Amino acid sequence: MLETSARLLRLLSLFQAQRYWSGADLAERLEVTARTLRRDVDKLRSLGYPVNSASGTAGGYQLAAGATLPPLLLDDEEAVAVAVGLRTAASGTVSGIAEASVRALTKMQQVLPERLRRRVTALHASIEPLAYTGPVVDAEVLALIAGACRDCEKLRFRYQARDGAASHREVEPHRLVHLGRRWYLAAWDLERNNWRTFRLDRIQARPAAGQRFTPRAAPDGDFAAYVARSVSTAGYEYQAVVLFHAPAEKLAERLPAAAGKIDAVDEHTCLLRTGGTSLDMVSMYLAWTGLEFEVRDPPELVERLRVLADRFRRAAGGNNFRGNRGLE
Amino acid sequence: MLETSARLLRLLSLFQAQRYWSGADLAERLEVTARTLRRDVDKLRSLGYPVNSASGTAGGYQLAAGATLPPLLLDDEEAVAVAVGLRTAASGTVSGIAEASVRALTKMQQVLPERLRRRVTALHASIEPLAYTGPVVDAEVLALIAGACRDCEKLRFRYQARDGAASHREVEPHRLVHLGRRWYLAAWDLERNNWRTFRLDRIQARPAAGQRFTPRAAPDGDFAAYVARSVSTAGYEYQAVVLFHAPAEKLAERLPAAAGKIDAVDEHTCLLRTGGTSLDMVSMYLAWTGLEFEVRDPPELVERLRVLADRFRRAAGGNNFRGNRGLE
DNA sequence: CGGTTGCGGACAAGTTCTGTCCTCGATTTG
DNA sequence: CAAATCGAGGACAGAACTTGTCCGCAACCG
Repeated sequence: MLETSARLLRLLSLFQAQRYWSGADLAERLEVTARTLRRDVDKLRSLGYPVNSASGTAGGYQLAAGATLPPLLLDDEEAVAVAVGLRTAASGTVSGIAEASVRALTKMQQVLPERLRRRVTALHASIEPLAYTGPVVDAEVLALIAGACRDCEKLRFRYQARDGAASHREVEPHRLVHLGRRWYLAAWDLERNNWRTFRLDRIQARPAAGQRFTPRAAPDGDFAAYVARSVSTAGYEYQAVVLFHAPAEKLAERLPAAAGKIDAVDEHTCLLRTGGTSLDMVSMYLAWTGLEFEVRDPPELVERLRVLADRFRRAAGGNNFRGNRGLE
Repeated sequence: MLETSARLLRLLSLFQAQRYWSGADLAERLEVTARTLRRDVDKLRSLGYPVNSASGTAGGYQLAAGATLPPLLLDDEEAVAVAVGLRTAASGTVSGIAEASVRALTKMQQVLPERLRRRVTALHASIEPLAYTGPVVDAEVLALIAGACRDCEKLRFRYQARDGAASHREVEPHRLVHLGRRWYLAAWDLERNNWRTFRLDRIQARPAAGQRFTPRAAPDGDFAAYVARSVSTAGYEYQAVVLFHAPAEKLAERLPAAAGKIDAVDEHTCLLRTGGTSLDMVSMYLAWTGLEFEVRDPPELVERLRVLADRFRRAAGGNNFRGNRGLE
């Protein structure tokens, strides 16, 4: 019965909007008798969504955490918030959840009402993360490609190779792989008749989805390994080794755990191994600590710090402490 | 019929896991005849979730975007991704979606299976944002307080006042307000018998939820206005005005839109008005641009840049370009 | 202890659901 | 163009489910 199913969804929705409900309130909201409500609650329970209940004057119902997450019933704003959050998590440098974020995002993209999609795009554009200056993958493109992989839709896009040459590609996308800080697409290139990997940040503009195709077996049975092999020679990132004149604990509390690996040298010094997609980024990490340090490696970072030091000094120097705020 | 309702949810779930389905496949998955499947699809439609369908050999069904977001059926990993994404969005400095993120997060917290909750906490801890050094509000605390507001549960917590004095509070929480870059709680203080606002980042440890209470009318009928009045004298942030020796467009493309306001002075210079919760943060924004600049205001920023310049120089200076990588 | 609130059995009338059978129409493919 | 494939939906009958009503019971609070 449609009525019944709709009511169960509505009941879930009510429970998610507010924790405690009295039976009478719920029954009224759902426009059924209290008896039917009790039966509905039982239905939720037998669907695996536990509902606590209590008798007495302070009694009522309350949806509890069960073995699996119940269907989430989000209002417009919440849906936008979830989508924006996922985009950030997916396109960011973030660790183990990137793949899952993309999957969830793909789920949403396909059922997100148009008006909300616009709001998501607008909002996300306004909050680009500062912390990452490397090439950024557009979350929308990411979700689009993930969807094409999942649903076996061909893709056409322009691609800029490492040497800067742009070419047009038509591929059967098979798998997205998050490696290091980048996203790669493992796909069967229809023109070259072979497997290829593509760096997502080198895909220009929005890919166009095409007809559906039947998936092929992965090269050597493992996409992730294939991509890893393909890009292993790339190694673009900057690795840095920095000596800090501070105890390891002190450094640890000033850097996020993901920032790098800290090894104590002695009680007063420690060594940080970190990395980033740009020297500026590494510099910022270092400045952030507020601690004294010495760069061990790479030399380019030393040079970079010199440049920044000069720039800061010039910026500071061209200004008197009081007065001379002519533009105020 | 429970079977029927469960099947509808399952159907939604299938549609979210994969875009295209043939009628036969769906019918098999759901263990019903094709006829019943068609009826189920019709049910989804009349619930407001449009399903496209196509005849012919390449035919099949496909859930489309409708007027509202259908219930989201997430697997474990996706649920974790969503929760982590929301936490970041909620506790970050992010703009208009903070409130909605907190609401969505609150919804999830209450129905998220225990094992997933642990994973969320662990993951979130490992990806602390670098970009923001100000006092950070724990997303878990945020969601907890939001839930208490929503569900009218009293709260007890230790609070550190501006002057550093810690006190114990018992309050009836009414509203969370996101103002500037901070979260505030508007609550009725049960000991002082009056309205108070609390900065969330000054609440120590995890608040304990207590009995339920009946909500009171907002002071002057508007919580947001009340909080704004209460904290208007605080104004903690640093505002900075910086002159860049570069065209406005060039600066614009190197800074995220939210970073500040850019005004062109002439063809070769422009003025950036920006702000941050720490001088280091502002410095980083500036360094990020890779452009030459002069600080107009505030003087403290000039001083800060000097310190950073010196530190960078020392870090760079104590190192020869080749050799002396003794610790490698 | 009394009032309130949730629990669930029983029952009967009404509604819905499901599978089966069948005819159409749209679409792709050879 | 014809054949094959696949979705649409009417009709039907029996089974299954839903709902409101009525009722006694148990738990909880003050």
